[in-house]
Amino acid sequence: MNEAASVSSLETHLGYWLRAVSNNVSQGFARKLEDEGVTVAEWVFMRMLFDFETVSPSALAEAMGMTRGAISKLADRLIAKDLVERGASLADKRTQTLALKPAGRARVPMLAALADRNDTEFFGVLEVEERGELDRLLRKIVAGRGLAVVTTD
Amino acid sequence: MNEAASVSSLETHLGYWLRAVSNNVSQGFARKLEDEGVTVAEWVFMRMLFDFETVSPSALAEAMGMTRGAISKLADRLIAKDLVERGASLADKRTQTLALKPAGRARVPMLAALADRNDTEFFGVLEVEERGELDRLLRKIVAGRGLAVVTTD
DNA sequence: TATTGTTATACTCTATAACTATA
DNA sequence: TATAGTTATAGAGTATAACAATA
Repeated sequence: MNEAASVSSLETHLGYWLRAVSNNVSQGFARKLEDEGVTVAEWVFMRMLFDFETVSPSALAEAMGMTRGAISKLADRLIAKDLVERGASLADKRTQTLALKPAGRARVPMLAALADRNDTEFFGVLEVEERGELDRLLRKIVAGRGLAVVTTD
Repeated sequence: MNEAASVSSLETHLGYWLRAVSNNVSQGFARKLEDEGVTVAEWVFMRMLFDFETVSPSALAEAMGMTRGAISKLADRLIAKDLVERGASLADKRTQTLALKPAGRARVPMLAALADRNDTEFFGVLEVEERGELDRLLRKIVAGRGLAVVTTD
């Protein structure tokens, strides 16, 4: 038991390696999306709307693990790009709806293809079984700790 | 081959799960460090100096995968907290040195203990062998893709 | 009163590039 | 010229909290 052993190095932490890989994957993806004029958060936002058809800002905030304020700003940007539109809810006038506009919906398949390409590029160094194992381990952590998924940075 | 299959969902990407876990680990760690008055980047900065004794800003930028401008601002903050000090290099007057002050050095073991605790907390849901496997897979990606490590966000 | 959504403020990190001093 | 470091600017996230309208 020596003194040096009490000060663990950066490399001994899984969080360190996780951050290193995650940041690089996200930055690489952000760079690819840049050519399409959207950020990673905007991609997640649009992909969510693609499934939900219509959704309230607070529900989307919950699903994306972001605050309502952040969703509001994100929506402003996407509306300015003419990809998304706000609507009114009939039942509760406090509630609003967010939906993809046709131009936004048309962009999703291309963005999904970019996401596929990015994943292949970064995790292609792993064998197929290793990718499956990494997927399993990450999902186990998410499930075990009850994490909010679809965070964006 | 149907149309829906061409628009892959968020969950099919390893990058999505990686981001979800990494963001939660980093945010949890940031919250712990907050009580100690330092950010994750400041912890990495200090832990690096703890090993290197003295280092130039540009060497640290390289090691941490940050720009020189970012290191400069980080150094300003740590100097304001009296944890780090700038010095002059004798050989080349352009080069400066960064070093931990005694107060900064004294903080590192406690911060390292926090990092240990954070890692245990987040990855404790995995079995020992699983943690080893995750470590191996992440290092394989870092090595295989020649990533800069010690990124901080 | 509580909730929905927006807005304001402040902070961290990123990226690019201009700028000064030195080599 | 090229390099080391600082500084400025702008953008994207985060978080908290104040605010208006509605329930």
